[in-house]
Amino acid sequence: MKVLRNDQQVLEMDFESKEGKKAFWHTSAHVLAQAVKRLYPEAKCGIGPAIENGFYYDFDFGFPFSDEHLAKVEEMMKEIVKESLVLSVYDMSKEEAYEYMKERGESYKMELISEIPDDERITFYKQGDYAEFCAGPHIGNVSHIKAIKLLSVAGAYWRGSEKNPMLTRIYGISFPKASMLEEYLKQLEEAKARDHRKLGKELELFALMEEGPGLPFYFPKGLLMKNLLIDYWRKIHRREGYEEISTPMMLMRTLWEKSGHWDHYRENMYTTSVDDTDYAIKPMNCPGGMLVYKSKQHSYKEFPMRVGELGVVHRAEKSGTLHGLMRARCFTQDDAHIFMREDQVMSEIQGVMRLIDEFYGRFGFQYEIELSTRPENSIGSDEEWELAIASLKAAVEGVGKPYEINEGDGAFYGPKLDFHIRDSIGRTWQCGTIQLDFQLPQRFDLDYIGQDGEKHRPIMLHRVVFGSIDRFLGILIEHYGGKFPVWLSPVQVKILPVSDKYLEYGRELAREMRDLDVRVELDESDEKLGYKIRAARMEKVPYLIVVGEKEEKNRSVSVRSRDLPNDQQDLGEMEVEDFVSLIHEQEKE
RNA sequence: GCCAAUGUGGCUCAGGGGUAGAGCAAUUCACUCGUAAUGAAUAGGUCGUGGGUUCGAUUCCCACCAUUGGCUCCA
Repeated sequence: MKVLRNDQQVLEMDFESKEGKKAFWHTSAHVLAQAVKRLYPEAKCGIGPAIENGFYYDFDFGFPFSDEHLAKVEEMMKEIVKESLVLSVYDMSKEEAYEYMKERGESYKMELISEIPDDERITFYKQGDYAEFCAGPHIGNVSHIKAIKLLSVAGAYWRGSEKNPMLTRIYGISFPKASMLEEYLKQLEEAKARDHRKLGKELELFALMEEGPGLPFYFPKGLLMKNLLIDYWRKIHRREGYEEISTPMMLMRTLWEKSGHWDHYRENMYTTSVDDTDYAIKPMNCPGGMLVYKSKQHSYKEFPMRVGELGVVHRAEKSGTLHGLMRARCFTQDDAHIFMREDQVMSEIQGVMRLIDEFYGRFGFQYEIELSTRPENSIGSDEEWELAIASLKAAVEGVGKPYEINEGDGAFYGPKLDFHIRDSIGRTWQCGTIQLDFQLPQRFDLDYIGQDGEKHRPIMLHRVVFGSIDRFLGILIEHYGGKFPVWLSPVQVKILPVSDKYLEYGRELAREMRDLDVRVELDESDEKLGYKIRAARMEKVPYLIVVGEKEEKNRSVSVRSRDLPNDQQDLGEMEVEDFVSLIHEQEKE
């Protein structure tokens, strides 16, 4: 496949290469615009780049754009591709380019051109009757685009700002082979099948109700899983020298004013009033943690002081942002604040990094680190910010992990290290974070008595490992596709009697295994074995045990495993004791 | 919050200006069963909510609520 560049050079590129894909999808976006302009000449074009998977193009149609319109546009694109149009590249002056767009009424393009330096030449890529200014590169001929699918229509603000008009964004994907499109669509289907909202319902883990948008209800199995994550969290944190506290769900407005949250996040806080006093339901745990710290005098000998809180927080997120457990209005943070001296900062940050590494490793997650620096709307002095950023940098570099800098993405009170996990289908999620905070200790006038007998200001950091336990559970559901490892499975074993003649033996087994801390369920339904197996498999239970005449007589179990190919799942008969130790062994993994 | 789409029994979905349909699940009965669905019967719905148009609305129109896909936002 030939690829055309600004400098007229033609390169040979493969679709499988990153650059090749980008050129291919970028050209597809141009074809999309060409199709739109053929069908709706009055439509105005915004921008249309290649993205990670496919491409999009923003348009101002001036009318509601529906799925029927989308289908027509897709058809037109296919026709354009059949015309085998060759792409050419040329340039013109800024004025000429501006005039060209003005003639065509492309006001958004005019705005973009007007921002380019006056003396710069502007490159245009043209295929057939359609030309647009673009930095390229593009594929040499539209006929390479053998398969096209327009995926969705969405609103998107012009240039990403809420203050600008909203354009209609069309998302699409294209490939050089029809089979590749089929494969891609199949992948999308598979991703849909592991959607945590779908599995949450099917596996009876949690639900969201109309009566509480964004406020999850946990069912027994879902809460069991959440508690298993918490048990694990507590075990590791205890080992790492963390103590745990709990602070009130709701505190007075004056506290939030003091912490700065009232100023910065009032519109996202739930508030109420009691006896003429304003209260806010906590959107964060920190201010409560500050009060706990202040409740007594501290000595440097207590440092580093690691104080955890599994705090339930509520944030009034905008309605359009809600997404199952991933973005909810109520969630549990695995928060902790570490108070320390300056000389302990480095080792404490690295300690949290090790902790995060251990946690994510347990779930088989790869992760990436980002360092977020000072945002626009922030508090504190330049010196404090610089010191804080330098400390985080030194700590990451000290452990030798690669990281990227995310300019201006810090919290309003301090910079942070963010940990993005990559799940089994390649998506990334921000979970863990380590945030240095020079603000709150000052605002709350925290102090400790140093070795010199004088009062000093402690350094504090906030950190979470899971982030939101609820969101982390959502990610786990999708990562495992509902097939949880034995230690996390709400039901580890399902007992299936061959007929109800063996129900009593099944009950005995269930009791025996429960006493040995195995999470077991018994299928008491009056169905055939095949049916029971099918039902249990749909519940994604890791082990099924079948009991009938033979097992009852031998006081044994016949085991079937979820995690092997279909024809190898029957593991045969074994002693109950051996089976239980198999489960316990796998719980450690 | 913004743009678009969707909302019908517990679940998945069909239908459509004239008394609401299927499959699965549930319940009951029969079968007592050996590794991915035994058969039969029964019950279950103000068609998201509120207005409007109409002789008549679940269906058409409007508003609201919720959900979905995005955008903005995410301490």
